[in-house]
Order: sequence, then structure tokens, then C-alpha cells
Amino acid sequence: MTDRKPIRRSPRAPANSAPTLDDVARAAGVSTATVSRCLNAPDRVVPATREKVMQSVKALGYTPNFAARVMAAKRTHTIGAIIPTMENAIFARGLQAFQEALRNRGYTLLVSSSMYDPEVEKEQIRALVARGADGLLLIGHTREAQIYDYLEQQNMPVLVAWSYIEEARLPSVGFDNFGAMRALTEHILSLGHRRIGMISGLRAGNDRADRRIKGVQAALAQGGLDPAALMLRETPYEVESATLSITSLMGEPAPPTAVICGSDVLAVGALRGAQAMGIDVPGQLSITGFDDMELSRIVTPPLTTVHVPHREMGRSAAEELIEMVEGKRPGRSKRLDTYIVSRGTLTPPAG
Amino acid sequence: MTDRKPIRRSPRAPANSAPTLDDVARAAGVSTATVSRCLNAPDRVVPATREKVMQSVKALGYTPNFAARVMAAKRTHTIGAIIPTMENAIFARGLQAFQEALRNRGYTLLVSSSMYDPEVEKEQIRALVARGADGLLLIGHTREAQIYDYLEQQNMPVLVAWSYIEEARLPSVGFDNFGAMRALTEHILSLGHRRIGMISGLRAGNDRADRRIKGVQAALAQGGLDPAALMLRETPYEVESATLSITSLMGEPAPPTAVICGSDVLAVGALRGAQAMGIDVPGQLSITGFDDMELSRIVTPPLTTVHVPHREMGRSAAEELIEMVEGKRPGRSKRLDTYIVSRGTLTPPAG
DNA sequence: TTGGAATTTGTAAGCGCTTGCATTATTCGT
DNA sequence: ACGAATAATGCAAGCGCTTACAAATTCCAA
Repeated sequence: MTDRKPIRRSPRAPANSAPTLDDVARAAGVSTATVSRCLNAPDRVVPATREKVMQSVKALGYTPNFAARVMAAKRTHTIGAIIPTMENAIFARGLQAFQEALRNRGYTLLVSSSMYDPEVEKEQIRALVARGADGLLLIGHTREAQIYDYLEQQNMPVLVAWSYIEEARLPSVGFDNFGAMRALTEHILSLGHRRIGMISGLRAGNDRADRRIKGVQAALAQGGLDPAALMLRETPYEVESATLSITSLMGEPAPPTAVICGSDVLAVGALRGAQAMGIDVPGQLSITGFDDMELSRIVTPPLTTVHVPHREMGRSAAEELIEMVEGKRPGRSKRLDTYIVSRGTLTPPAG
Repeated sequence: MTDRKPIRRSPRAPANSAPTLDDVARAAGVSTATVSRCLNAPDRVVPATREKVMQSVKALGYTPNFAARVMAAKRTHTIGAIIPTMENAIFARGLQAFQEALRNRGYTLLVSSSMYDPEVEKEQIRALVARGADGLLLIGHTREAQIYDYLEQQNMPVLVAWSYIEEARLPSVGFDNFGAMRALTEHILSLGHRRIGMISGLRAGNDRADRRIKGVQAALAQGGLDPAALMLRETPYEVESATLSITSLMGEPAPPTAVICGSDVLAVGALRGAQAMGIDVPGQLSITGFDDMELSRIVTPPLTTVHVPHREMGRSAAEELIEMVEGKRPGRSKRLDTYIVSRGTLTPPAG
């Protein structure tokens, strides 16, 4: 029986492998602890040593191994965000602001797109958690309770954006989709419209879409109209689908004089569709959007829409989430205000 | 002197911490190795045991710690992508296809936006490398040599997209920005235009923008015109800036009859600007875009533009990158074809 | 000078997982 | 029914880093 010694790989690492802390330490003639400190707390090391170490770091082209660092330190300075889509720009501006704010505080943002698929979202939540994200940003409140259980169990700080709901399970920084749409609808009614159509995104698993529809209906009811009389079309968030929907809507026995769209993207599709049908907007038909994306100013006529403070939302979300992560405290919800931007697609009904 | 024993934290982990392999093993009454095998190679474990283990996994809500797994296994099944911006949709469609293809092969995509800032990009490359990405997707070829050295040293598979350049240091899956723009310009010249303007994105650090400009100039030269006579404006990729540029362009002593834009976003801005000035497009002025984004079909008149096969590019890039990662072989470049889409903004010059 | 406080550096234990190898349980052939 | 072959499981060494804690060094006041 031979003496079994721990088999340590020889000090000379395999040629093609990235240099490790150990390599740097050896090259600089110090301990790994010192190298580590040079990198993480430079002032706990005397300048001369630091100099020497940094030189070896540079010479070897050393980059700390993140996985190892995470394991040892339990912090990643990484925030994960899962958005429904990158295809259109709905989330882009807010996310950009989110990322900038994060970066200012020394955090890196990793983004995943769930393609509006709850299964994919679940997967990606796990992926991000497993990768040690310090916190997560999710869009909207609607998802299986099981996911919330999981997140809670993992003790993971999570914030929801794009939807403010007081009583939701997770804290949220967002706006009141219901209230915003109700206000818009009230405005439309006050202009004299009575036959209202709506083109909404798919409401399944999408609380924003759902609340917006409910907001419209609430305003209708309050205005003495039958909410059930709302001519509603649900479609994916794509220009083409909205074009189809508007055709269908205008084919109703008593077509709407105003069509409320759940997003600017849909409104643009509706606008194009109407124009293709030879319908004058806003002369014969009013159309409204939601989001106030750049797009809404580009089309002719420019869209009357609901302004959402995307950048502020992103920034606030970043701040709140970092507070949660660093302060180890529950998140505080924050409601941002939206307002109607009157441009060219909404006027009182003809006649 | 007391007997110094390794201070191992008690088997009962702190209440609020995620369960580990160890916890599962203990709960299931097996070794950690067995649990690990259940997760990674289920058929190397007898069904009864597997059942038992999986039950504990579920009960505890266990998720493997990614960092630990990476450290031990050296593979992450993660691909990183760094794009210049998420603000507009230029990269969205291609990236979406990229992600889908990756997902089909069991990879997760992590995206970062560099905001067109080389420093930020460098940072993010390091972040992604350090996080153990198995491979990286970058946009365009222009960046400091130092970064390439680093990547090489890290032995990291990297692929470039959105730009195909034969002789570049990194392999690329993309299209020929130069050739595409030259072809478009030739077409415009063949229509009879002689005074050409161009609104380009900032070319610094952006080989796509640069090659597109050069393509235009090449066609000009070939067509017997002086490339230096090209009325060129460089601006950020924003609608507003293009609107400004078109105003400036039309203020030239001999204003252009055709303005070539480096992207659809710029073309839309130019179009809006021209229309605001009361210039009829294409009657008095032709405008062309680049990318064939959805946007180009939305404006009035719809944009004549260059179609880029974004989805195919994303898909191909994913396949190639995975080959590089799994096959440990150098990447092969692939050039995709673009073509002109004639819509409503390009006609022969008036008079 | 010199003792002790303050500062700098080193030692080594873990972090949670995978995996080569050793050990134990199971299955067969005869 | 029994040993050999085979399948299932356990043991424990690392992966590269951070960070208590210990050891060594430096600095100052007296």
C-alpha cells in the first residue's frame, strides 16, 4: 500500500488555461490573499506590493474567475431582468434607464427575453437565480404561485415593473394600467364618442393588458354605457395583427367611432389598416395608443397616446432593487403617473 | 492549547439560505455524488433511488448553484451577446432568432447593451467571460486589438455578427455592408440621380457605418462621380438627429435629389424632416433606408430599403457559435445576401 | 533603544458542486 | 448456490477565490 497523497495538479497549469490567482501570486512572489486584496481592497495593501502584484496581473492577463469569486463571496453584483420580448421597443427605453442606473451603482444587468411564454420565463428565472443574480426584475404580476414560492424560498429580492398593483405579492415600481386606461376612456367619452372599440394585447398571463381592458370597461360603466358593448379584439402585439383587427372592427354592424389600442404598436397597425380601407383618421375614426414610444410621433398623423414614464420607471426600479439587495429589506412599491398626450388621432366623433 | 479542528458549519444550514446538494443528499439518505448523478446523468442511477432523490429535490425546492457547478464542471451552457443598443429594434429580430436557436440546443443567452461605448463593451466582455460564458457574440469588427488578445488568451470562442469581413481577425456571420450599399447606390445612379446625399450613423468604432459609407463612395467613383462630392452627415442613430441632418442637407447650394440613409431609423427621421419642410418624397426627393425593419413599412410612403436577413443571420450565428464551442474548432465565416426592397421612397429624379 | 500598537502579509478553511476511483450491492452462468 | 462480472453508490479531491485569524513587519513614543 503506497502512501496516498492528495494529487495536486502541478504548479505549471496546462498551457491553454486562463491564469489563476495562484499564478499571479507566484509570479509576484506573494500569497493569494494579498493578490485578492490588491484587487478588492487596494488600500489594505502597501503601494510597493500592490505595484508588483498589478504588474503580474497585467503581464499574465489575469481576470478573476467569476464563479469562484461568487462562491467565495456570495455576491455577484449582477441583476437579472426578464422581459417578454425584445422584438419591439416597448421595454427598451425603460430597460436602458434601468441598466444605466444599475451601472452607476456598480451592477451589471443581464437580460433575458421570455417571448411571452410563461414556461420560458420560469426557466429563465431559474437560470438567473442559479447564476447567482443578486436580484431580479420581472415584468407584470401574473404568474404561477409556485414561482413566487420558489423565489421566496431562494430568498431572492424581486421587483416587478410596468405594472403597479398595490396588493400584489411582489413589490412593484410601475404605473396604474387600469387607472391610465380609465382616464383615457373618460376623456374619449367626454369628447362625445359612444361606440367604442378596443384592440388589446393577449390578456392571458399579461396583467397589463388585462387591467387596461378593465380600465376601459370601468369608464364605460361609469359613463352609463354597457361595458359588454365594448367591441374588443385581442391580438398579439404586432402591427399586422392590429391591421387585421381594425378591419374586423370596422365590419361590425355599428362600427366604433373610436378605437382604443392597448399599445402604440397596435395603434399604428390600426391606423395603417384604417387608412388602407380609405377611412380618414381622425376625421371618421379616432384611434389612441399607449406607451408614447418614439413610433407614435413617427406615423401620420401622430398618435394620441398615453405617456408612460419609462426612463423614470427604469431608474426608480434600479434604485429600489438595489436597496432591497443591499439593505436586505422588503421592497417598497412606487406608483408613477401617466398622462394623455394629445396629438393627431383623437377628435370628437363626426356628425 | 485546544485541539484545532476544522470549523465546519453545522449540518443545519442557516434558515434563510437556499438548500444545497448536501441538504438534498441528507434528506434522501444518499451521497452527494448520487444526487449529482440523478441530476446530470439520471440513467446512471437506479430508478428507485432516483425517485427518492427527485422527491427530496422537489420538497426542498433545490436549484443547483450555478457558480459551484461551473467551477466543478467548467461548462455553463451560456452564451453571451453584447449589442450596441436595445433602444431601437435594429438588433432585436436577429437576436431573437439567435436566442431561439440557442435555446433549441440547450443554451441560455445573456445579453448586454454597450450603449455604443467601447469602454462599456470592454467591461461587459470581461463580465461575460468572467461569468463563464461558453462563447460570445459581438457586433461588428472594430475594437481595440487588446480586446482580441484578451479573448484569445482566455481561449474564448467569439463570433461577430452584422458584418461580414473576410480578412477580419474574428470569424463573422453577417452581410457585406460595403457591397450592399454599393449595389443600392448603383441602382440609385442608374435611375439618373447625380446629386447624392447620405445620412450615416457615427462611423467611429462602427465598421458597419464605415463600410456603408465606403460602399456609396465606391459606387459613386465607379459611376464617374467624385466621391468627395457626396454630401455626408454623420449622426447618432436617432430619428431626431436625422431630421436635423436632412434640413442641413437640403440647405446645401445644390441639394441632393436622393439621400441614402445608413439605417431605416435615420431614413424615417429624414423622411419626416423632409415632409415637415414641405418637400414631397419621392416626388422632389428620394430617400432610402437600410435594414428593412418593420418601421420601414409603417411610414408613409413606405421606405425603399435594403433587406437584411436578420433572422437567418441570428440562426446561423447560433449554429456556428455552438459548433465552435462544442467542436473546439475555429469559426467559419458566412456571408448572407442582402437585396433591395423597392417601396415608395425612391424614384428617378424630377425633371 | 525598545515595547507595544498598528499595519501588512500569510495560512488555510470553506463556498457547493463534479467526477475518478474504491467500495458495495446485484445479477448471472454454470 | 457460489464466485465472477457488472451495476450502483459512496468517498473525497479539487475547481479558484475570499476572508477570519495568525504571524510578521513597521512605526512611534518614551
